[in-house]
Amino acid sequence: MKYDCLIVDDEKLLADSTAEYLNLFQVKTAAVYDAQSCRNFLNEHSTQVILLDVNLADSSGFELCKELRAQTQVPIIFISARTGDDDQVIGLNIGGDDYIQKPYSLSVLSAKVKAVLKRYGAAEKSGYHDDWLRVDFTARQVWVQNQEQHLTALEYRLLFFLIEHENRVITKQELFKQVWKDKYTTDGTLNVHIRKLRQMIEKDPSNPQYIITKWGEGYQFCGGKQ
Amino acid sequence: MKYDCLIVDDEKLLADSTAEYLNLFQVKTAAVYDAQSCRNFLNEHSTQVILLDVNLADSSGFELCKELRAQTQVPIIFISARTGDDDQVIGLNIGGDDYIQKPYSLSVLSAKVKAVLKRYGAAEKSGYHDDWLRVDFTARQVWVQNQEQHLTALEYRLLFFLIEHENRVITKQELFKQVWKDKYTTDGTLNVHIRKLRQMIEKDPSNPQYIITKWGEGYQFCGGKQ
DNA sequence: AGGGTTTATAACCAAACGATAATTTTTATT
DNA sequence: AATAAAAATTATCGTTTGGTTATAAACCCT
Repeated sequence: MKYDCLIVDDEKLLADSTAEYLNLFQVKTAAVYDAQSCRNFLNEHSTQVILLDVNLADSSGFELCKELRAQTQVPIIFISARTGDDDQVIGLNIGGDDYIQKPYSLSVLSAKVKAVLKRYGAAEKSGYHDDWLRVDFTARQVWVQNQEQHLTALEYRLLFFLIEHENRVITKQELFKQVWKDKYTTDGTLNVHIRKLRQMIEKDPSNPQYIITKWGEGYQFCGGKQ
Repeated sequence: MKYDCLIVDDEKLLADSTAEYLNLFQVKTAAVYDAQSCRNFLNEHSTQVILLDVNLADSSGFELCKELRAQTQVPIIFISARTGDDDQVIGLNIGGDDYIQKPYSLSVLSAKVKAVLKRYGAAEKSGYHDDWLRVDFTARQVWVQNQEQHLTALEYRLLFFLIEHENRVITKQELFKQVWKDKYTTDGTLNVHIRKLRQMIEKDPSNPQYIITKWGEGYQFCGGKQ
């Protein structure tokens, strides 16, 4: 499921009412109440911005932010009852995009979230299409020369993730994290599945045009050539 | 002239001292004191972020923001002595990226500016481009005369680091630290890789125009010549 | 100009990496 | 439990890499 905004705050009432408010204004929002739930949520869903409380029951918001920054560039807005300037500076330095103090005005918060969405909100990809290959994310279907291909669940996840980040080099670590949900196996495993994908979608699997190997770094989906 | 930050505020003293503070921390900043000067400034210079006071002598900051938004997407952070929530909401709605209340803490303001620079700067000018050479950081691709070049992982890291610090002399120590992650090998190694880069990107590798040797100091990437 | 030092050039090599194919283990289905 | 499908493992092989070394050229100082 794709969300616009995720709220992480252990004050349940406040988190829920804020989420409700944002939802009223067409910002699709979910709320979770601790760091672990946040991790779980992000393993299953995606979001375009995160509102992160600095004081969480099971972790510090700052710690969680650092952790998230290792995997994703999603904009993070801190929320905090602490009013010190130092906290704000720390938050911004470790990768936060903004810092809102409690108690906050819902209209201001909503305006900030919308401003972030407007500027950084990624245009959502719904697939890929060219003369040879067609990929539909929502229907979970892949065609090569108008012939539908059968992919396994894992192959779908792998291919979709690569296409979602078209033209960006994806490291193996990233793939293990996102596609294998951190259940690290071995590089060979990844190899095998890359190969299967290539055999399915490439014109010449030994000279791949779509799934490019970046030696010593990872793989990259290259579309839009011809 | 390229600036990182422009301050528009009719409180000259505050504007100047803020600019001075930011300059101290490697954020190249200029200050102007009214809307007309701002327009003139932007006709001659470029900047990556604008700090805009809401109350200007010859215009409203909001009006100026609308006007600027018609021409540019440059991030705008409002500064204001008005504390009302409504003002903040208006500011964010008409295209502002953030809203700081006076009196502000210099450290917080500086952190916010840097956060914007980091995010926006990374998204916008991630690479290098001129008639001969084109480098794309995210796609990890390098073109010379529109022909894509194959670089190894190490060569990428080396070239990217040099370009990232365009026009600055980079010592070998720095390169060993950043590119080789402190795994010092030998100067010869560095030599060899500089040479490989030159052979790939220079018009005449024996008379380098991009990667310049600074005898006894290090190397320097020189762009922006045409 | 000459000696010492720093950098450029070129060829070479061991280790690391990825592609491939065959095999085993796990998971899902009947 | 039996079967089929999916995913992981393993082993082999060829390629790419990144460093090493040797030699030549360029630079700096007295």
